[in-house]
Amino acid sequence: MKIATWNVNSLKVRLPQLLDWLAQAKPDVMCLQETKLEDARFPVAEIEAAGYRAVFAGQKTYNGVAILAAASLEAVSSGFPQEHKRLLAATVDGLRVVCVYCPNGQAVGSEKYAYKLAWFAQLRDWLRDELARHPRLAVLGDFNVAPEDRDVHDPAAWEGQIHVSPPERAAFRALLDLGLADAFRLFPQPEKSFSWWDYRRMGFRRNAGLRIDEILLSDPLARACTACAIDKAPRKLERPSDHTPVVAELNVAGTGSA
DNA sequence: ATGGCTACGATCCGTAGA
Repeated sequence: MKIATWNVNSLKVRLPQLLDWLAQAKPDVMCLQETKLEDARFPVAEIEAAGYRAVFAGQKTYNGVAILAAASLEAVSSGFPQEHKRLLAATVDGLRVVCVYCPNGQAVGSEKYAYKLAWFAQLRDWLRDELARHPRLAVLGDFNVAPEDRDVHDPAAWEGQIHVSPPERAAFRALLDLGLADAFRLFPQPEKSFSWWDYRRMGFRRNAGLRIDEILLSDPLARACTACAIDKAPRKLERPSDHTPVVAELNVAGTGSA
């Protein structure tokens, strides 16, 4: 079973790239963030034509999440009460899938930073219950936290900044402490592996990036995980998202492809 | 000098992202 996540930074703009990627990668589950679409404008027909069902929670201009799956999506939940469309959960083939778009935080010490840390605390509390109900649980998405210095292209330049500050990293670790593993770090990986690169200053060409998109797996799924990788190919396309997909393979029964 | 790019919704500038 192949599961994936991608912050598409506008599904309207990235829909052709998403459809191409689905056709090539054939994931069983695909989590999307920053769709930036009201639900009435979600491209249901195009997604279904590609062989996927979808559940989505969107709003105009900002945020917005979706889960696509080849199999049926059941027990859909938007998690804890919140003002933004940042969280969606569904069960696919007995796998509990949680799609998250964690707040950016803007700048350390700002109001949005406090909001980010409070949101992570709520996410942790909600995930603790979710994990108790669903032992086979995966959390995929844009966490907006680079967990360690090796997830940062220039740790000295970023020290103490947004996405790497110690309170943010502690908030991320608190999720792992629930009994979740960062799938990417279950395997040897290339040095300087990132999932996001700034549009400015030729960030991608300089590989000036951060690894802020992650896949977290509960113990049974971590043991079943055979691979996790970042697919940089979409970042090389014309008019790319600033994020690129992250993919994990699970050796579990699934009715989908792969 | 502290931006540089992209998307969006408001109008050819401000907000937000990371």
